[in-house]
Amino acid sequence: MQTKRNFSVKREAIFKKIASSQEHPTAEWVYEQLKPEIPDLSLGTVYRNIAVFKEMGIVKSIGVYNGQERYDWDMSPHSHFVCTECFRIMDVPKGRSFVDKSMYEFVETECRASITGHSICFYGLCSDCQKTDISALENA
Amino acid sequence: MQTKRNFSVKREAIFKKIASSQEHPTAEWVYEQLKPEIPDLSLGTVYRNIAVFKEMGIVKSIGVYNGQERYDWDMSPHSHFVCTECFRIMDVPKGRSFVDKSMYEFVETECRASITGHSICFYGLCSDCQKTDISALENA
DNA sequence: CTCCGTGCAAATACTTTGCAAAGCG
DNA sequence: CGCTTTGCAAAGTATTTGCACGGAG
Repeated sequence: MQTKRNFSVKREAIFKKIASSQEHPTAEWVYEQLKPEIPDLSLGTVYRNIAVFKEMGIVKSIGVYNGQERYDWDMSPHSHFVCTECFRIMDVPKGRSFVDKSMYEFVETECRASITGHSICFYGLCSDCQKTDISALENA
Repeated sequence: MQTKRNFSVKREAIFKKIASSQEHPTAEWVYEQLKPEIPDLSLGTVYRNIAVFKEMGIVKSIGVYNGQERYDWDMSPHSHFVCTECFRIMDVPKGRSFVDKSMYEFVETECRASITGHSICFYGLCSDCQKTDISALENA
């Protein structure tokens, strides 16, 4: 017998995997992580459940990088750093705000639009890929 | 007889179409715009030439929205507004900077990364889609 | 002749979807 | 039983690529 459950076993596992990672994962990463412990999981289910989470507002897309959509469970406003080499994505620590209310007003006026959100993304090389680049130079 | 040309006729047409539009176009939009005047143009050629432009640094990707990659010929730093309904993309007028050198330093320190660029994107409803939404309400 | 650019079609890569079966209360 | 969730495979969509041809120098 099992207690009342809002999520099916698989749905819960998918959400927990996303919510416990710092990966800003792709659907496929989630699938590969869970496959060993849930052998009959299918990739379509991962996609379908992520769609459910987006609908519910507990997961959001943070964009498509290197051809794959990346998701985030942290719904609070924050920026991201994306490594252009390995496509690792990290949160930029909060505590420094780049955009405030007056900037929304500026954009709303200039673009004649109603603004509901924004995203800020920094690009560059992560620490690992910087090292790789240096090694490559040294070996050249 | 034709004068010295850096670009083939088609490459030039593709670039001009991108560079003269405010669309932040997709490859397919470029293709459809040019097809009438260049009937033997193929979509693969548009993709291939856009890849060349990116390589040359005269066109850049501004991300994937609604499943299609959007390009921009304006290489100067500026932000974008994306309508979440119709996926129209507009430049946010320059003259208001959101991110400065100290912010790059902040991110570089916090993420232990070297930052080469950033993008800022505002989301919401464009003026057209706001109207549509209002009509929909009125007719409900 | 050689090289670059190209059309065309096939191949890829990611994501979505239809359907029948299984799960749960 | 009735509604939800799922596996599986097929379909869908955007993009990339292999190949042979064609034009310019």
